[in-house]
Amino acid sequence: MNTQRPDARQLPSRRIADDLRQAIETGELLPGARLPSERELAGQYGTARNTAREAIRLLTDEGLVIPEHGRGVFVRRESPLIRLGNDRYSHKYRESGLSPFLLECAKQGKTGRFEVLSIEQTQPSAEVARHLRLPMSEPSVLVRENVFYADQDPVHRVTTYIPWTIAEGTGLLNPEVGHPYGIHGILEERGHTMTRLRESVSARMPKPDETRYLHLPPAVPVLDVLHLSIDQDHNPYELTRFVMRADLTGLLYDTPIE
Amino acid sequence: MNTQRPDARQLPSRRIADDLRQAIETGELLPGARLPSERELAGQYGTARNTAREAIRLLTDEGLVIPEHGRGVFVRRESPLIRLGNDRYSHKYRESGLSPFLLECAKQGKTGRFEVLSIEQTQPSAEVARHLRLPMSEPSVLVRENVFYADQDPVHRVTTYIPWTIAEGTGLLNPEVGHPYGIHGILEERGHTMTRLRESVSARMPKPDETRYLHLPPAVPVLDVLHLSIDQDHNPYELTRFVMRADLTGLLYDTPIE
DNA sequence: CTGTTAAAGTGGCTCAAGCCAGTTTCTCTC
DNA sequence: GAGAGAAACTGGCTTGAGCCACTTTAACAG
Repeated sequence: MNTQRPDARQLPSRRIADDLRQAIETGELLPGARLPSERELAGQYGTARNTAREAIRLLTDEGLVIPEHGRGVFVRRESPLIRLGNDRYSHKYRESGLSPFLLECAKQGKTGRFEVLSIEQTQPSAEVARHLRLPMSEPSVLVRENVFYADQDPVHRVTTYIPWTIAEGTGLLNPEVGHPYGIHGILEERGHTMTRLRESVSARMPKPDETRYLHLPPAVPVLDVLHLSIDQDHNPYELTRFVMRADLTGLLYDTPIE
Repeated sequence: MNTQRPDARQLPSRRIADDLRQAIETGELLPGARLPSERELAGQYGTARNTAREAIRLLTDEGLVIPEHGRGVFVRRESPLIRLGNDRYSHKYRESGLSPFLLECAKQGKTGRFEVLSIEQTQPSAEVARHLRLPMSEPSVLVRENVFYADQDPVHRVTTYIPWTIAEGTGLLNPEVGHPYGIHGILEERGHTMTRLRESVSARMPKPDETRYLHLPPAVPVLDVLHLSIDQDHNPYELTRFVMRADLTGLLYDTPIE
């Protein structure tokens, strides 16, 4: 009758969850629609309220549904992803004056902006030092922390590490970079032109502080991207970590085969 | 006293969860260690067992901890990621005879292998047809479905779509491809050499059937990668969807700036 | 008509109890 | 000593009850 555990279907909470999931997948419950209340479900299925609640928790953990305190439980609506492409560092955007992030936001009908959270000079972690190949003699870096918004939603938390030997005396300590081509414009003037990028991509559940920073609803993972800029001499000179909420943003890579 | 909701700290379940989380983060509870049982926690904190249970659920949803029926709740151990690089299609691996996936597995001390789930000729979805730019006249594709394992764990579910006009008469309907360079070796003989790839990357919680396929523990997201192969004439000729469990695998992109 | 207030509805969290289903350990039997 | 079985643990799930915080609605007072 059932291919897996024969009783899984018969558990009251699973049964309620399965019924609701099916209603959502068939379109009987459209995105944004309100589910029956916990008390209603309990009544309909003849279970305790806690059991109906457990069913809703299952759907919440799957990301199908989102409860709102005092209002009800609603079918989650999926919004199109803002895709950050590897061409975001390409020179072709320099004419337009718009960053790829802002372009993508505009394409989705959203307003993009970003805020500088902090700028400081500090000792890097071992991981950062390793990626930037920092000598032990002067392992100091400039760290800039930004948050990117799409409309009101914070979607990326971005931390950039630049060796202090490169950042020193460039004005990168100021929130306003003051260069038409941004940070990478300044780094170019310092003799580092990006010729390659190396990015490692992971996905995971957010840590509690990331849930706060990014105002994350339940069951939304984050993309964790470690970006490394390589210059014309094949040396890494800039490291950035992107933590991106995965229900609103994604990545796009368009590259030649070598 | 508290920067966020002033009562969050005082909720018994949060308090237990916070204490346990701290014990994990400080190393007091090492990876693999067993947490106190639900009944013990309830006793220690003077709460109902359900409340201790709720605390453990919070940690489970964060991916910090994994309950095992009848045995206990254990601090999750993180294993190093098997990173699938964009160079996996590079010619440089043809000499070795080993695929990049197997190489990466070996690097982590694991044994990689894959199984063919199904091969069929069918009508593609609108999305697949759009990516492959299939004309409406003959929108038929070959679909191959594979599962990749690292040791005993299924880590990738891979679905490949090839226009039937290209796949016809190539032996790609057989599980055994019979070409030293695999599927892409055959496609090259048919006149399609990969010169670019375009991959869009998303992360999300798994659907129930993916949880089964990939034997996913709770709170593990999946990476959802849509790969498109572009040939020497700038035409797409092969589409592959990777669904990868994100706690064991990741992605790596090393590309020039154009 | 307008603004305030109360009521009714919602999810959030907890309690105390019970039964079930796995796993481990110990004990008894042969 | 080896094997079978019971006991004692573990988490999984449910019950039915209660109180709280938040939101919407309806009634009321001005």
